[in-house]
Amino acid sequence: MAKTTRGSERRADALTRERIVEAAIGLLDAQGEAGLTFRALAARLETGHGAIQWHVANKGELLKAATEDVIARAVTGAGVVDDARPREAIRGIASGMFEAIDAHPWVGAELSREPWQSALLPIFEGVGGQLQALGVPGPAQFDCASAILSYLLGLAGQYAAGIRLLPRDTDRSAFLGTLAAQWEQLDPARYPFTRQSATRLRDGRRGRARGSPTRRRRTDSLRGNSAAS
Amino acid sequence: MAKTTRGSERRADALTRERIVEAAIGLLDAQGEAGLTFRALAARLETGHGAIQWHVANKGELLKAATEDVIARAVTGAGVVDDARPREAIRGIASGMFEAIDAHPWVGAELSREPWQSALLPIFEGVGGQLQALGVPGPAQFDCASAILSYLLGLAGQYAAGIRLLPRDTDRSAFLGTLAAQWEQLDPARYPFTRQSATRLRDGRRGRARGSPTRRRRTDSLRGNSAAS
DNA sequence: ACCTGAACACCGTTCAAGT
DNA sequence: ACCTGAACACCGTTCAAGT
Repeated sequence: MAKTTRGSERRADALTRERIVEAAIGLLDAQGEAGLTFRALAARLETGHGAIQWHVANKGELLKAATEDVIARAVTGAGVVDDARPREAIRGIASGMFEAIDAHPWVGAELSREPWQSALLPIFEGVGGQLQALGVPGPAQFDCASAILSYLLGLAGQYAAGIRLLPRDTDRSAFLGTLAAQWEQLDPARYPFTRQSATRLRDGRRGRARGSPTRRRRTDSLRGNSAAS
Repeated sequence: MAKTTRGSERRADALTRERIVEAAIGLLDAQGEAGLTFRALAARLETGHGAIQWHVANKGELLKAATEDVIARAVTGAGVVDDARPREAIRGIASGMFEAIDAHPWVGAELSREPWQSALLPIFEGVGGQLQALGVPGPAQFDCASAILSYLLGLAGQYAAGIRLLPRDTDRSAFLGTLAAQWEQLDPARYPFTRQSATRLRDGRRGRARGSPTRRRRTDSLRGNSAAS
């Protein structure tokens, strides 16, 4: 009753772009990328599937909008919190990204699909701003922010793939163990370094490497853990 | 006549997994990821589309095999060339990757789809081996190689997206110019750093940043160039 | 063992038609 | 301006049937 709708007032809850994106996120979370379908979306929103396309046009546009939405929520706030401790702030941005990917594994892949997608802007901005605070000289800030962004995107892709591929309750060390076993069976002539790394993969007992931004979580990255000692 | 085929000898050129993968690469190069279809593949190989699936099973498996093929060819050799100059060797591996992506833009995205995919092994191995030659202490080698791999994957994804998205003959500086113009119109309150970076994006006149592995090419990365001065 | 092609259960997108 | 649903031209995958 608050909102004075003028004109037709076809239905109580009008079909807006936001509602569509919201529903799309829900679908993606529940069923993965394959689950996002105009028809499924239409069923969920109780409309015809053509109606949705009036608001969104493409499936690509839908995916893009959903990604922007998730990333914006995850990163905003995280980067601004603390002016005095830029290192921690950058780490916070990264943590925000990885937590978002944990909750929405499909974003990890989507982030790398379009170059300089709007979804990347909040991350780039957040990192860059902290680099200024950190005292990185002007001309280097851009290159530096780009490099960090690339690194994060690469890590995000691998991380997301891991979550998406493994059953939800996979035991982390068991998985690493089987992977290590595979590495140990590689041809010693062609893959000496990788074979050698297998041991470290299985029971890397040092703490997380400095650069790794993930918090301890379900499957966090594929390396580094803090179990044992 | 050389090869003594025993048994049926159904056709002169038997349908092998290799021939299928080869044709798939051709299709992907010509038409992009959307162009890879079992039916199109069958037409190209002059078979029924069911026959192909006897050899390959999944579309995912096909994509994976094609990626492995391209990366193996691109990286092998590049990493081994030069024992005395590990830095250059690592750069060579990266160059190999980016040249491969230039020729086959779809691999950029595919690399990030599956974690620790076999396609990544040659890269990981090549980088790791050079880190040893570089004198990086044992325990740090693994973390170091992982970090470099992540960075390369992130960069590769962005790079590939750029190539895939832009028309083949896009003028690089024109593109950067329009992107810079977009950045300049961002909300100053929310995106101060990005707005500020727009200038640098437009006419970054310094040489390529140290970490950037791309050679000078058509569209190479989205940043850094060596034009002017 | 390898290949064929029909059949199935979907897709995204378009579009004339309604309100 | 917004919504509907039929129609179109595809997909990947399965599978009984052939050689």
